[in-house]
Amino acid sequence: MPVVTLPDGSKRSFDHPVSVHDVAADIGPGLAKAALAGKIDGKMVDTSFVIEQDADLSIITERDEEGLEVIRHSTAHLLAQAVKSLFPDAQVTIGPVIENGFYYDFACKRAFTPEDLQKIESKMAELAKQDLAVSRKVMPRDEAVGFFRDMGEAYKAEIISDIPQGEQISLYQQGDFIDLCRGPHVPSTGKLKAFKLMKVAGAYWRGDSNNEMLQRIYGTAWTDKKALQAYLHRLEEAEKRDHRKIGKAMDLFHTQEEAPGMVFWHDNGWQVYLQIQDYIRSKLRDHGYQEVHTPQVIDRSLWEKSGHWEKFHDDMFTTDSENRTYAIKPMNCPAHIQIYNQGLKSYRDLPLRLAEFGSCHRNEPSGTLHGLMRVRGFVQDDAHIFCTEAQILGEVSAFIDLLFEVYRDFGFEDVIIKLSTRPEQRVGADHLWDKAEKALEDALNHKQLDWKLQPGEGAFYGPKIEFSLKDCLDRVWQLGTIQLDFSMPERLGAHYIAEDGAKHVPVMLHRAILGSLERFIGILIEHYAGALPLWLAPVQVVVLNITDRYAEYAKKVEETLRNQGVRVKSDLRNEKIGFKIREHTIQRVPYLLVVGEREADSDTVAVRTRSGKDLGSLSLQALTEGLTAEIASRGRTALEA
RNA sequence: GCCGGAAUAGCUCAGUCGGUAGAGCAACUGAUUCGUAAUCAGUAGGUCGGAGGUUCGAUUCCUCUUUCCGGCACCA
Repeated sequence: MPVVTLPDGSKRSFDHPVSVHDVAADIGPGLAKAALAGKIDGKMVDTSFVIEQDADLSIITERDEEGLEVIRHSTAHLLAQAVKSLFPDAQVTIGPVIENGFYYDFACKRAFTPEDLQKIESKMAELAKQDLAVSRKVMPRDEAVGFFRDMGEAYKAEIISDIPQGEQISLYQQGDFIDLCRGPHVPSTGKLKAFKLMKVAGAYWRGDSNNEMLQRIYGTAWTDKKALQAYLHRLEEAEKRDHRKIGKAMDLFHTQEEAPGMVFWHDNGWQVYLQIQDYIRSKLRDHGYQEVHTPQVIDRSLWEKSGHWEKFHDDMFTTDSENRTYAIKPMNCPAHIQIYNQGLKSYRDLPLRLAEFGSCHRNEPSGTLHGLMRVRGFVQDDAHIFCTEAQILGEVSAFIDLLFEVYRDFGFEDVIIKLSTRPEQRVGADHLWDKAEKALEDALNHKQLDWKLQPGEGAFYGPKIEFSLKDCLDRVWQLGTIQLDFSMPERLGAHYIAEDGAKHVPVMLHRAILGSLERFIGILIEHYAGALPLWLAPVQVVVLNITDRYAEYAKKVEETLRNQGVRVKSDLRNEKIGFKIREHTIQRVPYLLVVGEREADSDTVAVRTRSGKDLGSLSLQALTEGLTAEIASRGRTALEA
């Protein structure tokens, strides 16, 4: 007879098998009502699950993270039920839980419209209100295949066919809707109280672009209406941080139809761009890199040798002249090997680190372009390190240190790290891949970093570590990377003379910290919602005169600051001070200096920050010292602090 | 590239069930010289993304196309 141990250590014994719901009811009627699922010995089960042996049990309610997951999962089923009832032709496929919600993929001739979503959502609300019981059934795998095939659910049948024979399949039924599912689910649809369908989108069956495209409906679900509202509000706020909007509002850059995926940088944006480049240059100097510059247009034959032509020629821009075909370079590495190959290298020359802010172009598929985040023309803070095998660990470790040093200077702490290993299509022998993957893994573990494995996601020439950040809508974008390459140096004839007097092929590390500067600036804008730290702000200070009479003094202040290297402008328009303050605050100028009679008389400025703080009057000297210190600290200290 | 949606003044957007369009802000002109997030008045501004078609007539309907937006696939 089962003894159930609850999370607080208390035990309850029963003289007969009991369901999770029974145990909850035994503890209290409130809990019985609130129970969404159970966790038995760490495994999630339905509230109807019957406990026959001694077990550890937690009752899962909406207060638990797992409870919210169950709600989202069940809401996906509710969506499927609603779609099936409104569009009987639609076939169901899969409907997993994702961050903040769920989606469900349908195969349906009719393209769902936004109005359909409304209808579906109303139907879902109706079904939830009916508080239909959700019941679990088990069926042998073979029977289940036939069951779904008879229902006309070809996709479900296909999914089940992939489950090994002889296994039991669980099905869930609510009303007349039955779906294949591992579960667990909420006990009845009445538990689903706060959801909203967000958007329809295409998605390939089984994630393969050779397959037909299904229609994916995304939704969000929460424990209550308040949480749902809070989420929707969060989304609205996030949208205000969109770098495309802010980029326009702050006059940083624009794009236009004639140059899809390429950026027209305006003065303001280009100031940011140059600041970042200068900063990286100083880091490169400190860390033993050489900076080089290589041609942008290179004959096809070099790309054939490097292996890029075969794999990527459709994605490269090419140009013909006389009898030759050239590619506009999509990357710098083959060119860097050409520099390496000039003159005989000794092991004493290694590691050799060649950096370049090389302008690269890739003909990215049209559907992928996205503001600054995914563009066709970009510049990376790119470098290639040529070294011996023995130097790999040291170089990778040093790079990771440098990368975090840089990210911290930009104020980024939440870095997502992934290790991507050999893809199916690749060059290079397996024993080299073994070595390369091991080296990267060792370096990560050596640094005691949290990382995730992405099998099969490496580059065709070697494995890589990716360093990613999220944008305002939680979409993940890769910035930094370090990739090990045992193949390209050999293909392009790089070697060095080792201690033993023989020729060896160097290992090449491809690495970038910020990745594409375009994308990095996009992330930066969203991270700071446009309010860039002082050292990066395109305009750091604006001087505002109260009336024409103080224009001279304002200009003097401007000039003094400019001579100190401050990016400063003055706004001498005949407008009220409140109007000018508003405009420059909206432009996120870090410091506004108001000058009128008081200031002109006392050789001071009245300082106001973009966050609305009044710092009072400062002498020009005190201000310059404060600004210089803030710039030097990369925004870690501020004048206002 | 694939699925769906969108494109109207410099910007943000409204509108026309087919009769060549409207607001706010910005711009320009004038007045105001005003101390910490919008001073007042006036003026001007658009082949309604591009090409073709239907029609007496198209910004509106149809076809094609370009770009953008949201996903998916891709990402050296």
